[in-house]
Amino acid sequence: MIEQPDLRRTGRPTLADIARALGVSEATVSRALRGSPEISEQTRAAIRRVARELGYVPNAAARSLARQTSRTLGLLVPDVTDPIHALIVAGFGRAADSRGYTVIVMDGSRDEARRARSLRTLIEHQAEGIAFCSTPIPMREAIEEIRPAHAVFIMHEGADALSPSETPLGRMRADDEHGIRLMIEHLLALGKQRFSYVNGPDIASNRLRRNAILRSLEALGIEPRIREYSTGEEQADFETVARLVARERPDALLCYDDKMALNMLDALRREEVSVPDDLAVTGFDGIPFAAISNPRLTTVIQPADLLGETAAGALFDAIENGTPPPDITLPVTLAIRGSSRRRVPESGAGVAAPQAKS
Amino acid sequence: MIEQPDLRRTGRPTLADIARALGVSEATVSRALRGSPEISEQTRAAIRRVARELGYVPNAAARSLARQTSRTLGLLVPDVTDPIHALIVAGFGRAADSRGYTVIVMDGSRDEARRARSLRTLIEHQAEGIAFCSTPIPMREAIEEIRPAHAVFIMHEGADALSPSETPLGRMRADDEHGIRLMIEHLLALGKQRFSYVNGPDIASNRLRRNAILRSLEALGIEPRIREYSTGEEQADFETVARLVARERPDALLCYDDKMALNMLDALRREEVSVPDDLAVTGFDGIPFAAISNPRLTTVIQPADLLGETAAGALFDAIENGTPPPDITLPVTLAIRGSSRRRVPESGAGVAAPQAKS
DNA sequence: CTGTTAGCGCCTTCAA
DNA sequence: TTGAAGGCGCTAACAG
Repeated sequence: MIEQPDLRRTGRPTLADIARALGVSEATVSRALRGSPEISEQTRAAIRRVARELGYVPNAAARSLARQTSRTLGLLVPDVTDPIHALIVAGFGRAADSRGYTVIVMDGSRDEARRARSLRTLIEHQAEGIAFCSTPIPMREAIEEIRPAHAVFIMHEGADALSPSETPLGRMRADDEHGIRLMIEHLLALGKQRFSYVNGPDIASNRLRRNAILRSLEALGIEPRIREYSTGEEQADFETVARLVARERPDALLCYDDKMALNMLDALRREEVSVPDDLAVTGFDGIPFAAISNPRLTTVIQPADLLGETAAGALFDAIENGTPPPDITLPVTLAIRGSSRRRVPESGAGVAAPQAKS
Repeated sequence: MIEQPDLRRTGRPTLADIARALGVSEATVSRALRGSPEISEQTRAAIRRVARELGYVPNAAARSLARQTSRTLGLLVPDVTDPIHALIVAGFGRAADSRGYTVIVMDGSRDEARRARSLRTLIEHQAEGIAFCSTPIPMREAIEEIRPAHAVFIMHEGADALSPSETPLGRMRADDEHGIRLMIEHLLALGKQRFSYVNGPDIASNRLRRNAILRSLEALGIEPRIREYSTGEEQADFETVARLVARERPDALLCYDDKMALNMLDALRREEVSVPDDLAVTGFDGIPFAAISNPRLTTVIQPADLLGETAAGALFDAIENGTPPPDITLPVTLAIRGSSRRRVPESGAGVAAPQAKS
């Protein structure tokens, strides 16, 4: 009768079941299963065997309670559906996995209410570290609330709202400024003169990139004048901008990110603005699809998965060694591709399919 | 001295802190905070106030232990970086959020070892429901192991390995067969005759789609003969296939999914195979980028986010009402776009709107 | 090397 | 309406 675990409510065997089956104490089982050195090989083996037979799996909640530590990380992302965020999630997850941490990914953090709920959930789950990926800065109070969990920001959102001194919150970001500068230089080398920018959502990254364009032009002695366009995520918006572009004829169109640039490429096709002949179009991010579009998209590649990994790493350091999460800026790469080349040899006859080589 | 919570190790106030501050019992606080009706308005208000002041947040681990229920769902995906999986994650997460469940997303389930670890993690966290998204079937034993958690499969992987009778595991999938059939009919209407298929990874979805092509041809009285190509995720592979295609000249190239199709489009460009004039290329999935490629990609749109939502819904039902997760097949839509048109200039096509132009 | 004893924070009878 | 007591599954001293 005392042989088989009684499978209470959850139906899962516990330490007590194993202990009972072997006539040892729970503590011994606990130690053996965790590989504590102070257990004889014999008992350890026996315990392991029974544990396997019973299909024992430790209960994370109980462990977390007893150990006062959850080995859990939280990650807030505005939208997993965005390739750049997905890459960050992947990198973050890989790093966490390799260190034995569980990560709870909370999507939809762009929405105020949902973000607040997400944050609370993470706190309830005793997340030891939280990464805010391109998420609008939680008000100062929120930052207080998450203590003693450690926090880092991935990408630029939130970076401008806190003076670095007061709260040592890490920031992992790509060197957007430098990327933009490389881009501008490239476009100038191509002889471009009339720059325009398609704004993304009104968040820090967008402001940063936009301002970087102005500053780069200025630094290079060009009068920093750019035409700006705005757009939401609607297809109609891209069409509107495309029409404006067709009329105003800038010769370089920098877009907030690759997704927008790809959409613009599509919209411009219908306005019969030929890229790159009439107009150079560039993106930002380096998402995989940008490398196979037609024409392929010139862009600034940010090491998104590395950002994720780095953020997780910074959190580990903070959790395990008390090292305050640092500010880290990762390098970017300019990928020059078909969308910003000088006129490229055409091979198709009249059909609307610009051929991009390489 | 007994006024402020003593902030033990975790630094978070507990029920006991609130109770002490007010001179009531923990039980009362617990009830009040959970809105139990048997608490006077006065005490409830006082308790709520103090809780807020102290920044109290319930401890999920403790609650889960005491309540013997975690309100947690697990989701395994092979690769969040794949747009179709990201959509599923998003839909699943949204549904869970709206019902107050926390979801733990485990990425990288294509990797055997990582998948095993992920599954274990989910069990440790007492996930009450687990969704396997396009994840190679965990051996029968694994299925036993996850009990009493409920499980569903999203997409086709795993669907063929279990006889429906023995384990009532739900399956949420799109009607791939019908999608393929619509696609074949479309291509035949275009006068295509030499069909070819680019295989995806060796998983159920791929086999299913491939076989569906054969069956559709057969059903339509065509000799079910297709040329098959294989490819990994490497760019070199796409180039190889493109070269073969350029030599063998099929007139319709169906690809396992949109990602592959988009890559093929890119590779074919360099082989100077003109799409759709020389060759129709089609995808499967209906990822957003397929709608803005050049040419735009004809594809079968599956309701990915809905699949995610539905899977979550089925799990709720199983958890809360004991309803065994059903098998659900969601309808798909054929989106006819530029990559499979007869030579026609690109017209303004809506994103997901199947064009009925002849 | 192994057992005993206390909790971790919350919930849930059962009394009062 | 509120309190007291015990327990969820595991870990962490402290004994032996």
